[in-house]
Amino acid sequence: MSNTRTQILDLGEELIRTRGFNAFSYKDISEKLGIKNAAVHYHFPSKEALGTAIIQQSIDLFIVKEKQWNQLSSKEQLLDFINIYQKSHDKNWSCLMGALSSSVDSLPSTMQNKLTKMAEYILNRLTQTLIEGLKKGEFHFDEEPRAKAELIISSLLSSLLLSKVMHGQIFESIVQSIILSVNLKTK
Amino acid sequence: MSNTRTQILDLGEELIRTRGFNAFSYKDISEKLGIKNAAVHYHFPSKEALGTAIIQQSIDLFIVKEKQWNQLSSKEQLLDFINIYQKSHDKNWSCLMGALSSSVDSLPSTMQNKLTKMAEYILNRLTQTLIEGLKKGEFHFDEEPRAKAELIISSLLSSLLLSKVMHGQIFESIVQSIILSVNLKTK
DNA sequence: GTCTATACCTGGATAGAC
DNA sequence: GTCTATCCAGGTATAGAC
Repeated sequence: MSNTRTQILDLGEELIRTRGFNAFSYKDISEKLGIKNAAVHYHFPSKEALGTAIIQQSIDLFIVKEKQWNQLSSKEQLLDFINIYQKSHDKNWSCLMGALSSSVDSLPSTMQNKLTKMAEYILNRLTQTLIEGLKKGEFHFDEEPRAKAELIISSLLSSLLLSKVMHGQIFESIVQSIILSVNLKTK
Repeated sequence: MSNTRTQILDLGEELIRTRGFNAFSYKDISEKLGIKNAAVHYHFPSKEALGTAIIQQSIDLFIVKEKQWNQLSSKEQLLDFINIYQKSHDKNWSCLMGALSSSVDSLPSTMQNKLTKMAEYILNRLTQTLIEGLKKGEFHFDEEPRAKAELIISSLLSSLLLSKVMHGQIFESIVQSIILSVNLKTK
């Protein structure tokens, strides 16, 4: 088994989400983990392989979380989704999509493809939550559920980005707007 | 006078907004302009100087545009603001803020500072437009104008980013949501 | 699975001629 | 203002020993 592999993946994700894919090197990883450059290459022969695996790990984690949503109300699902971003905000990290999308044209094509898959998967799942919540009367809004899902994901994604640049309470403010916009009463 | 300087600035901005700051080099610029690496360095001694000047140029352009807003209704101001992003979307570019914010921690501090200034300037100006439009009865919404401005900028910014990753009509969908959300009747 | 050593390349940057 | 030439640092990646 290889704990090192997991450590590389996690550290790589952190580096992408704090500095960007093109701003970190194998050296950043090897030094922090106390190993050598070549050891990182043993686990991930190329930076492309590493980047692709990091996106895949993120997809896998979301699928695990999403499976748990079946036990939750639609309202709880949405709040749990927002909570993913809340935890990122607390660390001053962007989300993986926000970190990679701006430079997607400079990324290897395997990473581009996986990123597209991730975006569609998450968007579809959140849309489903909104549709069910509407049906069950947990949410109230007039727009198309998919359009609403796009707006929610978009605003959460960039609230993390703007938080890195601006001072103030932009994240909290955006979350409030979202909750209002689905007409969800919180306690 | 130096037309080359302007060409470098414009091309640099394009490269940042299509690939990201850490994914382009002096070579990308010199080759495209048919000059040599050293000529680029003559105009911008360091990449930091170039990046900072690009942000400044963007601020200057916004100030020019914003001055013209004094002749327009609040509704027209908002639509003109959205149109800035529409033009970016047509070229499949992100906005400068979206392009730089994700990797802000990897940028030279002069760029970081200027980026913060730009964000605050634009956000303040859009907030002002929303306040005036509310007062004059051109818009109708309940949230705080600043929170609404944050939501509009956030969703526009990331609709450009997500457009690069996803297929579909996310940009158009987001624009519709924004227009609905200020209760603005378009023709 | 990790090491040493190294190859190879690209990138930012500068000196000095024109 | 642009060129040639060059320096140096850093980055990805590989070969082969342990």
